[in-house]
Amino acid sequence: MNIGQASATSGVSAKMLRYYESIGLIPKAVRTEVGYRVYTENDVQTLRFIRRARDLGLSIERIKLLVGLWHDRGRSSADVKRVAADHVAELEAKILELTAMRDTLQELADACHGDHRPECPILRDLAGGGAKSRRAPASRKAARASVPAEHC
Amino acid sequence: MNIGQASATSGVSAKMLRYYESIGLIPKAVRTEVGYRVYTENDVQTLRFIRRARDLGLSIERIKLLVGLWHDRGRSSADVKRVAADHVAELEAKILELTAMRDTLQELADACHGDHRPECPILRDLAGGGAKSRRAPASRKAARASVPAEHC
DNA sequence: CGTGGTGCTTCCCACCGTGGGAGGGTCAAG
DNA sequence: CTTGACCCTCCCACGGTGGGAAGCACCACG
Repeated sequence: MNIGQASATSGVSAKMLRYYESIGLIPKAVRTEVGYRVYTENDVQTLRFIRRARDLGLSIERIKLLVGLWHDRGRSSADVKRVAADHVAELEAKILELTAMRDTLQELADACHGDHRPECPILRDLAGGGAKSRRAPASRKAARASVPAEHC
Repeated sequence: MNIGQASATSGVSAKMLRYYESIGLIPKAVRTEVGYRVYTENDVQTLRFIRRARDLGLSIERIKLLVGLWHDRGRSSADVKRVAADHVAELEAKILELTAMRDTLQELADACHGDHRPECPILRDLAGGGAKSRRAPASRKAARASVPAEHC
């Protein structure tokens, strides 16, 4: 199977196939005499595994671990579960971060008239005036004394 | 004020200050005779604006828009609100995506014994066996015939 | 047998922000 | 004058992915 076939049947682009090989996520493919990469049905299985793992947002590094465990008959499921749990924790953290951003921005947008007038709570907050309702970034220098009011 | 001072009081790293200047997010700073960048209190205000916008996850491109609107006394708040709403929509989409990933992975992890034995639903699913409970990626080639079982 | 189109190769560039660091000039305090 | 803290520019890295150019390989059709 050439790289095009492998790509089409695995859902991993040829570009990514070469990239994964270059970073050692998959072993170097066997080559034909003229240098074409050759893949087996088995390789495609691994690629599909990788593809699904990527779809779940796992980093290449963690996928490396999982592929290793997958190929290791003596693995313990605890090891696999740990990798998954780590990723869940990371996703969770990211979700919380984005949610805080969204909530803050949504509140500001809700407070904005959205009409032809220039007055806008969103800009006021970003300019430092709305120190009361900001909570997203948690830690930030509280010192926000007097705004020179050159803008706004 | 030198770049170090501006950085310290605005919360934007010196590195980023130079970068923002290079991409045109902020105007080119005035220089001393020996080439040091010089900032005013007013520049720092803008930098804090940018910093807070970044904390809310806004892209540089959108921040450019907002800074422009901020400096424009004739703006309409509707324009500002639109930029904010666009970003909220983007955040929302990302949150949904990550949440779907997390939920799927969490379910798989919950089904995993996490003991010394090799049998593991997480790997089974990634290998293509668990076609029943996958829902995250929505569109994927359903054709997942027989797994050669070379692994697992 | 030629030729065109498709496929494969490698290599470089781009994205988006951010950090690190090398190599060199400046400034102020001791 | 020396030393340490700054500042300058320029390059590289990250994570993954896509785009594209230049140059062979292969296949099918005429």
